Amino acid sequence: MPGFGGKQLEMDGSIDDKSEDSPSSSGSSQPQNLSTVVHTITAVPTAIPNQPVQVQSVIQPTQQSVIQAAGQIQTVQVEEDGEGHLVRTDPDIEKRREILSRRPSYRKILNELSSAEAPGIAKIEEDKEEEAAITSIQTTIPSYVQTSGQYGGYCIKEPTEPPSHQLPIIYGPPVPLPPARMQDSSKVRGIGDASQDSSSYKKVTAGQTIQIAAANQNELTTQGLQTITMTNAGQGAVTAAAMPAGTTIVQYTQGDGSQQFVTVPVSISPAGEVQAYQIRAPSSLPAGVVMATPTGITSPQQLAEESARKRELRLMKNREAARECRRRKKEYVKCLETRVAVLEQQNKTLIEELKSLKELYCHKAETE
DNA sequence: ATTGGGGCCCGTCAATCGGA
DNA sequence: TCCGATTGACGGGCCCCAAT
Repeated sequence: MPGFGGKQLEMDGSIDDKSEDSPSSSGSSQPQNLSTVVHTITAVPTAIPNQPVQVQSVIQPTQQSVIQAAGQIQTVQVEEDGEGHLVRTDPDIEKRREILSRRPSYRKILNELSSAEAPGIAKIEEDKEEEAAITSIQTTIPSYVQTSGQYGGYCIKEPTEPPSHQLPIIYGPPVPLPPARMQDSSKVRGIGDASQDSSSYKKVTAGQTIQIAAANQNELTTQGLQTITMTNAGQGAVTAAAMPAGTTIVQYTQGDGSQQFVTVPVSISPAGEVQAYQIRAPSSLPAGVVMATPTGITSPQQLAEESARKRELRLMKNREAARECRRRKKEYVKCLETRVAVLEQQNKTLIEELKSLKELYCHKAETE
């Protein structure tokens, strides 16, 4: 894959850029032209006060070695290639190179870095939203289906506790929100009653996020519902062709992590209000709520609807994936910036140490 | 007040890779 | 081989700011 394939190798405090920037040249994680000379570099904490790091080595230590050197002796094994370059051959580095040469991923890169090298750097949280959703369910109606162009919200929490066996639905009256950027789908919350009566419809406004909270965690796990993402393409001008009018896809994550999709009949008023929708546990899907993979499709119209539905699902998932990817990329860049700052500070420290050692040496030579 | 540029974010497409 | 995940590239919209 183009892009970050070779870049992340620079993050381990490279010893020999040549060997790391061109992993393909050697064809393996180990340089081919290494001599048999093996150096052992020992990082020794010195007694100089107010020096955060003192590393007695010709090799620029990695961030991990810095941290370890502050408290203990660290041994780093290096080898010398044919041109006099020192090449570190830690098993960890070998492993990392192998991993990174297989597939670059911001998540993998950062997690590798944060676990192995920089305990201070936060890991990319995997599926944070999913974990956070254990006690809540969010449904999102994309803002592009809004026809009024206004931002609204649902911020009123109803104090009534839903019956434990029912899936609560949260709702409330729209409230004005500050102007948001174009893509922001004003996420709001509310709470309400969850009725299994199919005649009981809740009114929400398209372009909003409504959160469905469980009375307790067990309720959700027993029902197998953790997250719900609601995408409406019914009457949105952008995606009117993508799905038949009045259909909304509801994505939810089950307790075992698998994702399921259902379609829910929805109608949207010209003002952008969802006139009716139902959300139920998958085990009790009523008439009118159809699983996303229907069987027995015969007519061309059904085929078109099915393909449109699949396309909508694909786009929705890719939208989420792109969002996550950008988030990881930002974390990655932040990590790089942190690394740069650390290395700059380290470089400064080493320069200072070199200067003081030179002065000490000159002074000693003069006195002799 | 208008305008143009830069930055940021998003959605979408396409390519690639790894696992089943 | 197929499918899902990942990510670069592209285009578009919005916001901010400086210049006019």
